[in-house]
Amino acid sequence: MQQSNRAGGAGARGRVLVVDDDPTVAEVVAGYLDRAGYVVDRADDGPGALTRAAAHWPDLVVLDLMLPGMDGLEVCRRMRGHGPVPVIMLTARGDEDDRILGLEVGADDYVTKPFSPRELVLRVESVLRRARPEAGTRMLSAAGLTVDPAARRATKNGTELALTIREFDLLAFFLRNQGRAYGREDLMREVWGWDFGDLSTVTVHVRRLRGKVEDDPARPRLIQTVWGVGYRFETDAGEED
Amino acid sequence: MQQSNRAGGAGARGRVLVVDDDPTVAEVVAGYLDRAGYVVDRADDGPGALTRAAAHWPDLVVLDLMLPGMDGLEVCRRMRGHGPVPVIMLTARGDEDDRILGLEVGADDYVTKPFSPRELVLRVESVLRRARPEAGTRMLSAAGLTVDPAARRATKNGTELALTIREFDLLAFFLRNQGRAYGREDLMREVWGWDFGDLSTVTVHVRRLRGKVEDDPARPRLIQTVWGVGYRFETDAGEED
DNA sequence: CTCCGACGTCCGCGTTTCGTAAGGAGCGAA
DNA sequence: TTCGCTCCTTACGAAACGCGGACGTCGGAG
Repeated sequence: MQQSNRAGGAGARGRVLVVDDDPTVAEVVAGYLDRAGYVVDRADDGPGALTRAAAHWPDLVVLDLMLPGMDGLEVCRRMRGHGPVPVIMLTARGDEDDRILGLEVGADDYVTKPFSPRELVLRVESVLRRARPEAGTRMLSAAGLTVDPAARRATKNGTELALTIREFDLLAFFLRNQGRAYGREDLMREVWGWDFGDLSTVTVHVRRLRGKVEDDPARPRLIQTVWGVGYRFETDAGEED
Repeated sequence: MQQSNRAGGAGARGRVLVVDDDPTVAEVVAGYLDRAGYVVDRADDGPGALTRAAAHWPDLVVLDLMLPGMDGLEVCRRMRGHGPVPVIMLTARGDEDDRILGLEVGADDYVTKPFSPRELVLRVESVLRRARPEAGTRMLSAAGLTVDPAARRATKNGTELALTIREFDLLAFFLRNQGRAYGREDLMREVWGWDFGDLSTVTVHVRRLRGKVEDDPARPRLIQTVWGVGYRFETDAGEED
């Protein structure tokens, strides 16, 4: 890797490819993004952009619409042909058509010239936040599992899990309260919101959840049974066979 | 209530902090801005500016680059340390370097001396307008969809969509809040503005919107159903069949 | 006035999910 | 080992849910 990585606490926030033929603009933008904690790559024309992208696939592209040789739209199109990548377009002020065209081609946002670098950085962060569910909202994660309460999605090693409501809530509760053992009554109260009911309901749902979450549902590692007590979500403390 | 607040019907259009060591300039600028309907705060040096800003955080700062004691750039930098605020720089004529420097620090615009107060006011309005894009007048897009809230137009892959009012608002809301799951009650509140009502209304409108927006309405990819919860607009980045 | 689009409501239908029951397996103690 | 209790697994009926189609109303355009 190259330079930067400011101590801002964010670490490497992502790789951004800046494509602009105006050295001044490129310099300013790159400087800003660098100071904001991004690893910045630069290109001054279409082919160059594609080459850089091939070498180091960026997390986001800041793309000037007016480019010598290859149109910015064309660059965007080709980039998209290689893989999904967020794009922010730099367009001339007041050129509504260009903006719409850019968005239709697949740009995720646009900034009109002249622009303030501050605004650009804000948009970069906004787009990245939107494109990467891993960051941003208060997400729960442990042992390859991720649970996004806002989006109501859960993944296991990157692949999405098809959980029902109860399963989702149950998993979310476990992730929020790791390492502690909970009786069936507790779970029934916390997850179901009931003060009484058939406790076997909990048992069955735990089993169903295990079937979707555990690598080997027959020998659960995440949702462990605490004999005579209930269950406990353990973030893979130690391996035992 | 404090001073000014012109009766122009617009009320307080925003608070502007004018920082200039030349009393004449400051007086003229402040006068014009006040007459334009802004609440104007003044400071004649860097520390003073920071103090005023701390007392009443401005919506915009008009900042002289040449300041006794603390450099205008430094003031801008420190201001930015406290929070994001648009800045218009006053620079000496023809000083290209200063302009670049100003932009690097994060100025949103610059005006070269000598300037006409009228122009400054115009720029203030322009920057403020630009700095508040979240107010709903910004273009939205995702997955080949384009929504222009200002023009009330929406396109899909370049072709215009014939959306009704409700459908448009619904789509706009989804585009503004991608990746999150919303219950029918939430949508009813956010899009319809109702606190109660038949939730099937939401269901039906989602279906109608799907019919116009989805490639295969029977198998929606954009507006996904979150079973038992509601709906979620997903950009669907990276998923292939 | 009539026609037409938009909107809200309602009603079946197919599907998914839930809760419960019942039998079998596992665990610990005597 | 055997016994007693707990947990697992499976199955199934019922309820909940979402979907599509259709209807009646309202208001604006012709």
